[in-house]
Amino acid sequence: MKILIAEDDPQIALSLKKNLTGEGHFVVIASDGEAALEEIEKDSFDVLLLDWRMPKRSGIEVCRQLRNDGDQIPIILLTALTDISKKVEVLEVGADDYITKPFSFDEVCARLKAVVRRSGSKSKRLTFGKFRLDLIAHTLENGEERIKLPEMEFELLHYFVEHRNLIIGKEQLSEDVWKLTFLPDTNFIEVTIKNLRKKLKALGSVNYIKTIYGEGYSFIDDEE
Amino acid sequence: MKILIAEDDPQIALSLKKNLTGEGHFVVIASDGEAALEEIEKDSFDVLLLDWRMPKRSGIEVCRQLRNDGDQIPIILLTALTDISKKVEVLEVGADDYITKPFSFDEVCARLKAVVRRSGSKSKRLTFGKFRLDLIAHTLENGEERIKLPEMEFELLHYFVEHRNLIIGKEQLSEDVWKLTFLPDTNFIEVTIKNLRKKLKALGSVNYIKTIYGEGYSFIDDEE
DNA sequence: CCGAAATATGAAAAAATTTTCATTATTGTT
DNA sequence: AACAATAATGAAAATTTTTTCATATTTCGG
Repeated sequence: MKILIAEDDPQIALSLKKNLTGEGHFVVIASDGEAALEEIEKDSFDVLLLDWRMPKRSGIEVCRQLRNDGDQIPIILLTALTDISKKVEVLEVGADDYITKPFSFDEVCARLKAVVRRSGSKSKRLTFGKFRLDLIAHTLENGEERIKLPEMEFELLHYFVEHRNLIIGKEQLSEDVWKLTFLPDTNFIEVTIKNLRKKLKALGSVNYIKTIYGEGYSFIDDEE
Repeated sequence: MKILIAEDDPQIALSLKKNLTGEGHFVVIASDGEAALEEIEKDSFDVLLLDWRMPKRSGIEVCRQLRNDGDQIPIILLTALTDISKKVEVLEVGADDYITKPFSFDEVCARLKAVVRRSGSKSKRLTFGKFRLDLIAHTLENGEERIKLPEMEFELLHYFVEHRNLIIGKEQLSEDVWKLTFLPDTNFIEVTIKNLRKKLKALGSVNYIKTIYGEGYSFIDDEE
């Protein structure tokens, strides 16, 4: 997951970044409202953690502008309790959720996942750890670097991520990814898996594709 | 556009099909609620024209089931005036709009376009005439046949359809599609356009990609 | 430990895609 | 009509992707 933290208090921002990075996410910090808008214009993020009060442009203004621009990024507002009178107000400006300060890191994590999961069904992107698979551009990104995947490698990874944490047999891959009605008599499935593992490794992946001897493979994503 | 008409009155169904086909769309008819659900399970459509009263499963039941299943296909209910007391009821079952019988073909067309346009911003598919470009699978379909486009051809067509009815110069294509900062000294843009035109022609296309001498190209879609 | 089965790996062949190349066709101006 | 510029076309070369092939490695059960 690629997360933008818009927060003018460096202590909060850095603490969140440290913890979220430790969970395997890619984090960018913007210390005021304008910088946040610039980051969002420059690049895409999976979710925005947005402080309510900030210099230059407040969180509310940022939120309103994004929604007016038609941007559908999931937004979580970080607020002091006195900042809001009702949750209705949060929804009015177009945020998806809010968290009141002080907050626990566990609560931030839970809300992040819930908000991203809620919008995920319409997403044109799948995430695992700090990785993002763009379903339209057929690219894989680790937060800093993006590569275009050849078609079969993209299809295979897409299938794995959609079936993360399940055991997928080679017959299933043959049928669903390669659209074959029989197990191939050469080992191109293994070769493609090799090629994909190599690409993931080059982008700094931990070991996502696990072999289950005699059964198939499982794409392990502990964050889900 | 690929349209499913769920309507038990053959006269209405056939008349709509004839007119919509004449406008360049691809139309499938289901004559009862069950057949409609089966068609939607078998294939994907851009919009569903759904008769309120039908044998086996009413339009209301179909609509409710689709929404309960999480299906987001745009739905227009076809109703007698006595069938509804308020528009609120239509929205409650999850339809996007309704048309009261008897209706004019022009009204059907206008509502179809409006409903599809409203949901189009979240679409993973672009349509022109009877064609559909799947942004995730990178396939082009004419309602009956589907081909996978090689990457550069897909990117080019995607760019054209997103900029339909505008004039696109070769410098713009070089920059935006090929990500080059200079005009190429060989003519691969023209060659790719040739290859794409050939694919469109094989699928029964009228002439979408028009050359504007000395300026570039325009993807002409009269339906928009 | 051994052997068979399953899987990983690297190289090469086959196939597909992209780009280059050369020529023909079209357009617009003089 | 002639000419230059622009664009279309087909073929071939270059590049990339996919699959085949052969061998090495790993796993598991006897």
